[in-house]
Amino acid sequence: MGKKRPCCEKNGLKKGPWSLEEDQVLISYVSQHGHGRWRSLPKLAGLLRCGKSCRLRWTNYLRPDIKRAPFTEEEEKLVTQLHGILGNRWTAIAAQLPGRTDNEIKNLWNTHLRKRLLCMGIDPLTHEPFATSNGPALAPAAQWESARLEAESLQPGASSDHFLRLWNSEVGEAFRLRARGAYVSSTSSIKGCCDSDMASTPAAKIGKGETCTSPTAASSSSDELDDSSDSALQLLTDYAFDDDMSFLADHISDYYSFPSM
DNA sequence: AAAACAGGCAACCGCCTGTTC
DNA sequence: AGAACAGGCGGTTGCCTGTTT
Repeated sequence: MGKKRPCCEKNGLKKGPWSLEEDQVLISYVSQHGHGRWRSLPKLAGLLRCGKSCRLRWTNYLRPDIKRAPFTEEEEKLVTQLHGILGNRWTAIAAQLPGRTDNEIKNLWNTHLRKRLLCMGIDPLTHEPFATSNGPALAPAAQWESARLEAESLQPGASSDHFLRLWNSEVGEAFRLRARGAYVSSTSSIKGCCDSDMASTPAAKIGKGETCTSPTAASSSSDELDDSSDSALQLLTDYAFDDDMSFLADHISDYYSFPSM
């Protein structure tokens, strides 16, 4: 990799919050010319901004498909559980939440969800309870990640979207069969896990406006699971919290030995 | 009422990867 | 093949605002 020049000339470029006028200039330019060529865009559009800054402003704020509404409980739950599977891969997580940006999700995680897990006595890094007496067994999320990494090693170049392919494969089917029975108890075990502990821990004060109650309001209709992508993903992410996923590894090799997927 | 504090979030920064020439 | 370019990603910062004392 050669030495890189700065993405833009530093001198004379504005930093800090965007003004309404700048926003309008950027929106107007992008709507007329489309985005891309971010480095030259500021000059062409007449903005005294770095190209990166323009891209960020567009992708994180001005894009027309961005939801500006607060995160719903379902979205928060999904983010939490996808984080358990994907880690800090915010763009991968954001890809599962239409209208949400990686930055938005990252902020949500850092300001709300991470603290909420701490409140619940769950390590936000491993998504495993802090106090365990079960020895060094891999956390479910780690098991899934391990299986995924193994899959990648078997098929170099594989990427995180294999997660979805896995879901639609034998592996996913095996998982679904196994998870179906555990789903109800899984969600109910999350619900309320924090309620009794909260008041007695220093962490109870974490997060102004945070009620520190369970992020889940587990639906009692989960016994009627279908295989639509939404419910499937929910099932996977719910399940990843509480149960052993090592069985998946048994299926990974077979899955990737298929001639084409 | 005002100062101090804490949290939320937009934006910046540096690094990395993919593409083009 | 390798240098330069372009864009993406995740971590961090700093300002603004709401809350507490």
